[in-house]
Amino acid sequence: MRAGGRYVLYWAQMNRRVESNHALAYAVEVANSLKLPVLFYEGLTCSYPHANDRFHTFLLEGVPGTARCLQRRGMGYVFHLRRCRTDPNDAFYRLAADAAAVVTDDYPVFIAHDHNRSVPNKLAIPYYAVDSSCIVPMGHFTKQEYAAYTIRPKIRKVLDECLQPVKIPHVRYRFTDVLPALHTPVTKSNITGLAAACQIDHSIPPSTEYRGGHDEAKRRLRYFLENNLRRYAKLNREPSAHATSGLSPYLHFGHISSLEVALAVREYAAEHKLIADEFLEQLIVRRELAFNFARFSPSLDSLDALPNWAQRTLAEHAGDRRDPAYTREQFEHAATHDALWNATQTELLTRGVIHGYYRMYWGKKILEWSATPEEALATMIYLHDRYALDGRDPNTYTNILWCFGLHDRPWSERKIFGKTRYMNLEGMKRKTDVDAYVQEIV
DNA sequence: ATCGGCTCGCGCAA
DNA sequence: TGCGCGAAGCCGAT
Repeated sequence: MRAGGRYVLYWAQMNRRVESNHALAYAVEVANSLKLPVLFYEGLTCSYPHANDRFHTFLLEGVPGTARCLQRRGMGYVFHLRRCRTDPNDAFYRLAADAAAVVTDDYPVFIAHDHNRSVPNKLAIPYYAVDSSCIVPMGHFTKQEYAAYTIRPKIRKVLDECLQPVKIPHVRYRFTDVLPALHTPVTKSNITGLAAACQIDHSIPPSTEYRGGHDEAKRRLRYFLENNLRRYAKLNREPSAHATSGLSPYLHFGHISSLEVALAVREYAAEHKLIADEFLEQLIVRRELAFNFARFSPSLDSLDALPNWAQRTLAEHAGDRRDPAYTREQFEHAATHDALWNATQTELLTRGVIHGYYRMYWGKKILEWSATPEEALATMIYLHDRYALDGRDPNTYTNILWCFGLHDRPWSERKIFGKTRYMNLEGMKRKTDVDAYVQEIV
């Protein structure tokens, strides 16, 4: 290792948290063995796709808590905000120049995946990418899984040994340097101003419901445990009951780890004699199936990623007449004939998420009412990438492609859908309180 | 209210 | 090679 390094640099690309972070724990371990402190680096640019006030605000809201937590543990912190696209984008490399080693997040897709392939070649120091996104490390699975039933037994087998709290070692060498000039202090009161000063899309406001940060995630987790875990199995498909955890934005930004959630749920369930299987199925099996898909599928945003039967059947029905047929703009503005569908889209526009069950309906109807399956897929991805706090995530892409048959099975043939699963408004009315939801949203 | 059929293919048992 | 079964389905028959 390089002798001249002044610290070990942890680069928070996806997991923007201190607690329950395997990669940060590893950074401390490396630093302790090198007799060096740890510097935690987190950047925010204005050049990511669809950069807007909603995403910026959520992410900025996590920064003060991260700063507090790091200070308590004796680690340094640089949060670098790049306000304009013309600002230099070299904060990471400037910090890496004084580092003895870099530790960052292993991640299967998007920019972090690209970084983890290209950045090490530009550095003369060790570069470690550590998986702290999943409970069973992604590397445990050697192939693309076909569906939940194929990955479930493999997860079960190793789950107990993986469900262990992350132990961040005691920091032996505290970070005492003066913070580099690259740091942007963030407080509760300057977040709005910081977002406003950035060269991003200001037409999409912060979520009306979700404030970012690990503390807020923990508050929601606590609320879920005390009020909804016992109702979850029965009511997780009743959107008006608000029985779900609402943690998906926090999981997406890495403000909380699925491991921390799973451990808390398990403990609470044991203490109160509750069955948490349904929730843990979502949190672990479904989520890690999505990461497995992201890791092994050659593409995430194309119908090519679908199983053969689904590609075949959608192609056979590509020429079916669509009636009604809507454009992306009509979908975006929640301007269809269907009040429930419009409400789901309105929830996305205002809150930045759609309830998991209605999101299936949302997607199935976009498939039904778009000129082609390809156009439907592009519309869904666009709307999630732009508005969803849990968008741009392996889960999002997997959930969207599920609407086209991914990880699902064939059903009776019908128009447009072919053999992919069909959903309709009657079913939603039969099984959920559509009116209550529509009234709440509109 | 409840049930079987729809339809493909994975992975395990044999 | 055969066989059971699978994220949230619908639909018609009973």
